[in-house]
Amino acid sequence: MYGEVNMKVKIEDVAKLAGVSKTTVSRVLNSRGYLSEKTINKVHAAMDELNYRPNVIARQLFKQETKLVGLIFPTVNDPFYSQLIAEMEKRLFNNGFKVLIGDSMNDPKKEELYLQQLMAHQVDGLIVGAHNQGIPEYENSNLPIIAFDRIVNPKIPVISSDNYQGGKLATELLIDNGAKVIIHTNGPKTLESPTQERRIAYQDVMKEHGLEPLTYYIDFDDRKKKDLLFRKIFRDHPNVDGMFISNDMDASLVLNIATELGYRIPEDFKVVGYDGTYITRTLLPRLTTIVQPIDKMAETAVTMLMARINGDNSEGNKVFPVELWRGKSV
Amino acid sequence: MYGEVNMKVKIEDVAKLAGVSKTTVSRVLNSRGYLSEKTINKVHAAMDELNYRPNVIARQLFKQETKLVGLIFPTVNDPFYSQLIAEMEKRLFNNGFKVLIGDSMNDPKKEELYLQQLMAHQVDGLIVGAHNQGIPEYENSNLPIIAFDRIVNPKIPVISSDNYQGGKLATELLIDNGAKVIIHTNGPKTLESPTQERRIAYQDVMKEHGLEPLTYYIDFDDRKKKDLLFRKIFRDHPNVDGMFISNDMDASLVLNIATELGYRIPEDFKVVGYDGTYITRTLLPRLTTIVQPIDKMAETAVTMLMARINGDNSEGNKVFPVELWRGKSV
DNA sequence: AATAATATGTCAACCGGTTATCTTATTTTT
DNA sequence: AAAAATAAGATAACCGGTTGACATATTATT
Repeated sequence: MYGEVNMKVKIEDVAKLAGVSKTTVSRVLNSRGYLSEKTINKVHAAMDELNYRPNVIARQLFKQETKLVGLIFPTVNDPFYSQLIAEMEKRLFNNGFKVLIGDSMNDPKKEELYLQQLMAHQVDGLIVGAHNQGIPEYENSNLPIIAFDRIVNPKIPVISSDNYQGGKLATELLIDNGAKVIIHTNGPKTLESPTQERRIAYQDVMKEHGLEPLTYYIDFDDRKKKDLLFRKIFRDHPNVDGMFISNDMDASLVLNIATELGYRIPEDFKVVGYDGTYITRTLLPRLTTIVQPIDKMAETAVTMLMARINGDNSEGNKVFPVELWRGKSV
Repeated sequence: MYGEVNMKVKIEDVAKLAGVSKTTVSRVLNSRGYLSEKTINKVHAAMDELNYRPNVIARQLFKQETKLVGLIFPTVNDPFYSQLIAEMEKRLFNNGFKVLIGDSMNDPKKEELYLQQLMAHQVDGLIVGAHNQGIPEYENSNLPIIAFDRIVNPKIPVISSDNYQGGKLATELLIDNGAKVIIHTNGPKTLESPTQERRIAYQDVMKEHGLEPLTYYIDFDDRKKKDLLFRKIFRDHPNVDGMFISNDMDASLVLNIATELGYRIPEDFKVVGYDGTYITRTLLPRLTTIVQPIDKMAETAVTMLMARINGDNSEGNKVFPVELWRGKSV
C-alpha cells in the first residue's frame, strides 16, 4: 500500500509515477490552470499510492508566507493567559494558521530573543501580551502585530478590557460594603500598560470617598516572594479590611493567607480580584472579581490580525467592557 | 542606520555590501571553514548595517530540519496541560526548539488534522497527550514521538504517573478516613490509557475492603453537562460519602456542588482529586489530591524526544511516582 | 628554491515546491 | 477554411539559504 516508510516522497516522484510534469502535479495540488479530469485522477492516484505529503517548507519559501502566527506571552501556565491562548489558537486554526508559542517569563531578554526567532521563522503575524518595553524589533518591523494590555508602539493596536471601569467597580464595591482601609496591588508601575488604569481608578475612587489609597507594585513572579509580601502587608496594616488585587491568582493567595491569619471573609476582610477566567471561576467561585471578556478579546485579536495580514490596518485600539462576578469574598 | 524598513534583506545583499560572496557570509553565519578576522568583521558590519536576519525557512529546506516540535494536547486551557506545556516549552526552547501547539479538543478528527498539518510543517518531533485512538498517522511515520498517558503504538514511548499507585493511595485514604460509599470518575473506558489504572486500583482496593466499586466514565468536556451529571450522582446515591475524581477541575466542581447541597466537607463527604497542579494547589489548596510530578515528567518527555531526534531510541516507557497532597477535603 | 601545508575565498548545484512563459492540441467563431 | 479562443502540458527560473568541489594566496618545511 504505502511503500515502506514515507521516505520523503517528493512532487517529482508523483509526477513520474503519474506520467506528467511537476507543474501538472502542482496544479492539481493547487487547482490552478486547465486540467482534464483524467489528469487529475492520474495524479491523485499517484499521490495516494506514494502516500505523498507536500513539504510545506518549500511552499513557504516560495510563497513568502508561512501561515504561522507567533504568540508571545509571559507564560501559558496561568488561568488568564491559558484561556486567552486557547481561544486565539482555536480561531487561528480555523483561519488556516498554526501557532508558535513563546513564554517570555517576563524576561525582556527572553522576549527579545523570541521575537527575533519568531521573525526569523517568518511568522505572518504576532500577538503579544508580554509586558516588557523598549524592544527595538517592535519599532522597525512591518510585521503585523496585535498587543494585549500594553502600549508597545503607537502603530501597534492594543486590545484591553476597560481597566478604569474595572478598577472603579472593584473599589466602589469594597467601599459600598463598608471597607475603609483598602490596599491595591498592581504590576510594576514603570510598565506603561493600560493595566495601570486600574490603579488610577482605584486612587480616584478612594480620594473621592476621602480614603487613603495605597498601592503595592508587584514586579516579580515568584510565589514564595509574593507570599512573604502579602504577609508583610497584613503585618504592616493590621487594620486592612479590603484589597483590590490585579489578578485572580494573587487574589487567591491573599484569600488563603487572610483565612490562615484568622480573618473572616467577607466580614473582617474583603477581596476583589481581576480576570474572572474559566479556571478561577471553576476552582474559586467564591472570589469576587472583575471579569474580562476573554473570549471576545481573543476573537477580536485574531480578527484584527487577519485584517492586518491582509493589508487592512484600519482598525485601531479596542477596549472591552468588564463585568462584576459576585462571589462571596466581598 | 537601518534602511527604511528591513525589506527582506538577503544574504546576497550582505555579501555585496561586504564585498564577498554568499558562501563567505554563510560561513560567517555558521562559523564554518577558514575565515580571517578581517572578513568576519566586514561581514558583521554589513549585517548590522542592513539589519540582516537570516531566513530560517530557506535553511530549513536545505537542512531538512526545522527545529520545531509539535505539541498536541486536548487544550491549553487546563491547569494540568498548561503547566505541562509551559514546562516542556521552556525546556524545548533551551534546546533550541520552538513549539507549535495544537489543541485537539478531544476531537479525533481535529487531532488527525493537526497531526497531518504539523507533519507537513516538517516538525522534527511530536509530543502528544491527546486522548484519541486509531489515528493511522501514528502508525506509519518515522517521526520521533513521545506520548503522555496513553498507548498510541508499541513503538511510541509513554510517559505517565504511577496511576495504579495513585488510585490506590486515593482510595485507601478515603477508606481509612471512614468513607464507605465511594464513587470514582474517570475518562472514557474505551480509551486504552494508563489512566485506567487508577480505576483498576480503585476497584481492587474497594473489593479488598469489601466495598462496592462504582465508576462513572466521563467522555465529554462540557462543564454544564458535567455539573448535571454530578448532581445526578448525588441524587442517585444520597448516601455517598466519598469520591475519587480523576482530575482536579472535576473534583473542584464536585466540591462546590457538595457544599451547595449542604454536605459538610470533610465530615459528611470526602473528595480526592488527581493532578495537583500549580494552579489548583494555589487556588484550591484545601483539595486533597494525588500530585503528579509534572515538571519531572515534562523534563523527561523533552529529554527523550531530544534523544529520539538524535537517533537514540533506547529509552522506553517511564512511570513516575505520585505523592499525596493533604488538603482538607478528606 | 621547490614542495607541502594551511588559509581564504568563489562557483554552482541543491533543498522541494510554484508559476510565468511558451508550445502544442483541440474546439469555437467568423 | 482561416483565425481566434480555449485546453493541456512542459521548461526553466525562482524563493534564500548551504555546502562540496575547486582556485588562489600565504606560510611552513625540507
